Amino acid sequence: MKPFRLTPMTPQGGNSAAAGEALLAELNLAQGEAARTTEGPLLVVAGAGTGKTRTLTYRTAWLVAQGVAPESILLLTFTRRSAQEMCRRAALLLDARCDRVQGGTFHAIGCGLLRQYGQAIGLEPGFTILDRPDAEDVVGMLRGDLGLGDKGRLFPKKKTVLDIISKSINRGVAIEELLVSDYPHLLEHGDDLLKVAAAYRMVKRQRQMVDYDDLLTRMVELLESGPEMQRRIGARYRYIMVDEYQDTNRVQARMVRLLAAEHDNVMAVGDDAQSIYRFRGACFRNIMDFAREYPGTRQVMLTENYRSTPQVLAVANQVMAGALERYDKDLAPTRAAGDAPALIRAPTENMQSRFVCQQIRDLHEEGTPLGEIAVLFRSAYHTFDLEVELARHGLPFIKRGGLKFMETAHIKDVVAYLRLLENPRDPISWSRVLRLHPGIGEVTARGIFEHLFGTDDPWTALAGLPAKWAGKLEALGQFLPPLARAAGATPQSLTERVIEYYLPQLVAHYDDHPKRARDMEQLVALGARYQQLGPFLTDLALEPPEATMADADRLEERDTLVLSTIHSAKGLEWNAVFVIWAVDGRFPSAYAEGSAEEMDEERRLMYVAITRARDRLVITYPVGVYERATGLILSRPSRFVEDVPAALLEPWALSDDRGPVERGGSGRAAGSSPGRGSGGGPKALSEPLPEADADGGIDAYFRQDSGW
DNA sequence: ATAGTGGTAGTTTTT
DNA sequence: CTACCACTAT
Repeated sequence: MKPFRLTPMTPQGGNSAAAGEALLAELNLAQGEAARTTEGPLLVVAGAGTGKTRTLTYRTAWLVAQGVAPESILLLTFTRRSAQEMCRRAALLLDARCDRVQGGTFHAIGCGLLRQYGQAIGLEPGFTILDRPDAEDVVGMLRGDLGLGDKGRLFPKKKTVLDIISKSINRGVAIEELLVSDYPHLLEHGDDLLKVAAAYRMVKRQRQMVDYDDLLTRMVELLESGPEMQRRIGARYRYIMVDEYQDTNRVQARMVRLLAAEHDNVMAVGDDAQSIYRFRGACFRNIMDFAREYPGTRQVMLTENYRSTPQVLAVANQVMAGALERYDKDLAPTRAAGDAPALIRAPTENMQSRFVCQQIRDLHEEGTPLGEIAVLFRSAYHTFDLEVELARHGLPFIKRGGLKFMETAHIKDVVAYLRLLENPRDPISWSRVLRLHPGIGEVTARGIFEHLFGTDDPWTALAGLPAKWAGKLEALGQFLPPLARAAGATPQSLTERVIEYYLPQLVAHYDDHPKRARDMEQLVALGARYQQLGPFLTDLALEPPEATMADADRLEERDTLVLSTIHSAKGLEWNAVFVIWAVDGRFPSAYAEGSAEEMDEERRLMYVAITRARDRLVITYPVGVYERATGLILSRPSRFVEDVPAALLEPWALSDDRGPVERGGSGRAAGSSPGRGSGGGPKALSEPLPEADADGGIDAYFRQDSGW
């Protein structure tokens, strides 16, 4: 294990602006140091719940209070929401100047700069952003072109192909190398994969398309295109702050390095224990490389946790203690003692769901707002059963992560029309739009858009297509070109007109069109927030609405339970947190089995989940779950919590209200309830599993299952 | 060449 | 469930 040494800080004199000083008095010592150290590179290692966001917010306010121009402060965050939130809070602390601080995701900032300066590297301002499914479509097309994956020829699926290309870029590893390390079974396709990757690169450049990775790599390319350009862009930002540094990849680290080349005024904030985006190329060692990358780096460590009870932290620390690779940094509690966290074994998935519902209802009746309760899980599909059960109990919830509004076919259809108005060179959107018209399939669509690309003005060409196509596309030829030429039309009216045209196609293509038709109005409402089409489309790609509008309304108008993937829960906290499906094989995912590094990442994921809880933590797992994919029956609790001592994480076994499951001994009196010491209603679903009884009672009962 | 059918396999996580 | 195949009737 590498030693991690804290550099002692020289205390600064108190001769700065009084307003700022008063602000910083509200921070603890370490936080204050972090906020006050504005010149030169600074690394803040901040454990969960230690006031990371608070520190960033105060530092922003402090900088502005010192007279720094807000526009020259750049705040790179993981989601746009968190950047906005920080600026808003800084504005509350100080004044409205803080709203002018530049904040956003790496991708959004990169996108903005590329739209402005990209022409230097051949990118027109109207370039199209490919989201993941779009990028897959492009790869799918190329695969066809290259004759790969034709009948009889095995070739990896487009999703896998894109995974490989993307990982190779984000980790900075050649495809050949990546195949050897991560996809040895695909080595035989190495040459073809290289061909696809090269073709993919080329077609994106030709057609002014940019995928998520390109927003970063082309940004780096732009910055490296010449010292002039680097200075020009770099001069915009005098102070750079990077949140969640542990989840940046090499390209992002490079981008920061280039942006800050002039001054090195970079503050990176992160927690190696919370790095959960390895699959996206993130490397938590970036944190440790920071000091090497920026000589003279000062370091501050935040370890005092203000969020969780000591009981919750004890479990979190225990989980992390099992990591193969970690840096010594236990969280120190500051809060008073609370209730014992519980580990619940449920005989079936449905009992797990019913248990969670019942607990939530109890908590709610005792006065915990539903908005202060979250259910967290490894993968989006883990909640299907729970969602049904919640509906039956009349508990309102929104689900974050998983299914996306933007990824539904009918929304993509409408957006494809809109995208063409912005970039008529986009073959993916042409293909999608053309195929919505009867009698046109993949082959014909391709013929048509290639014809269009061969002309000077695709819109004129579309209105006057050769006879073999004109019949089928008469309506489109009359509809789309005038729309493309209608300068100054609002996104809202454009969207409305596209929908009007599209509606018959929606009805023809989807049996469940009434349901889908309602989404159309949501799209119009989203568009109404914009003055121009370009920014609307950009935001749809980079910051897609995470919940449907109906859900968003619900969240605002009443108190609503949150169901969230752990990834989407990053940076958030709740009074009560349920972690469901903590069964070995699902969490950690069986996927991670082969690799120690991936297994460590799963462990960090559990750590993140646990540290979201302020007061109450309940971890549940169903047993006897048959997984068709692997042919295994899952019966053991997640290895990450299995070995946590019962004194820290109380094991409980669920039984039905038809009576207790066969068990020996009589532990605590029935009627108590997990997760809160004693007390609770008479209709408790469960009883504690006495430790001393482990071999005789319920454990023996269940051991039969685990023997499978 | 398209469009509809039926069967099947394989399911992270996100900008 | 659903995305992706292969196959068939037009």
